[in-house]
Amino acid sequence: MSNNKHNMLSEEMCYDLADFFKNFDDSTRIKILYALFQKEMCVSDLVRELDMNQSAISHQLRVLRQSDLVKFRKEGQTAVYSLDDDHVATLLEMGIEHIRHKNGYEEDNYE
Amino acid sequence: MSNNKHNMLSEEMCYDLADFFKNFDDSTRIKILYALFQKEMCVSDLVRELDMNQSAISHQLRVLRQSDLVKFRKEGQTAVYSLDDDHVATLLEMGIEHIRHKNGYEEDNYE
DNA sequence: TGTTTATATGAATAATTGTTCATATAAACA
DNA sequence: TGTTTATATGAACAATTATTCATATAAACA
Repeated sequence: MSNNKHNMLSEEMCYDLADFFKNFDDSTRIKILYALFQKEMCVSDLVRELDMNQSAISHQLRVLRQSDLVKFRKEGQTAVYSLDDDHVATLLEMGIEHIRHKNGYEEDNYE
Repeated sequence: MSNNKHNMLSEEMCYDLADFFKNFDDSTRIKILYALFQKEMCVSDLVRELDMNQSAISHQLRVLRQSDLVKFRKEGQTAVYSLDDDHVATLLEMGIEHIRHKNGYEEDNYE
């Protein structure tokens, strides 16, 4: 099933992986994911928490939805969003650990 | 030490995290990282393995170097690159797992 | 029904970025 | 010293994308 001479990932998998990680390459999406890791929230909660334009939040939520990183349910007019992937927290933690290590911190509070 | 009202990551950490994950948001860099996970390689090895322009490879290696994801040593004229972060393989694996789950695969060969 | 509220989304714009081309550096070697 | 080989890098261009503005949808409610 290999489409490469050596031990390489398929072209398609490489693109899919890059698309997956694109979800984490923007600080607004990082903030949204971290906020939803604390607890589920509706759009206007996130607008308040991140102090950002409602449209910007909705656009980014759509990106995260399309990658199945967040899910939502409708409650009347409000849309309640929550994380839809167990790995999100672990991924963020590994990123934080890398940055701490890179910057030479032993321990620090990033909140 | 918090610069936010709630339990949020600092502005700086969010930007640093986004910058860290940018390393994984491009299929060329994914290929380079995966190749270096197999074994250390020099630039021309990667050029051959990925079948790409030498300049493109060098540019991407610089990006990865600046984020401390790869390191290199000089051996004469050649530069031998290798991974410089233990988490790279785990991160890629989590991405692959997410994609498998999303696409409904139970098990598959992506090489 | 008409109004308000919550959310979604298309279009436009500005900013970022991956690749290529051309060239620079510097080691190896004739 | 002059040439070849390996790698690095600046400039330019094309493509992608985050945000804003304007507007659409649709639920709640007077």
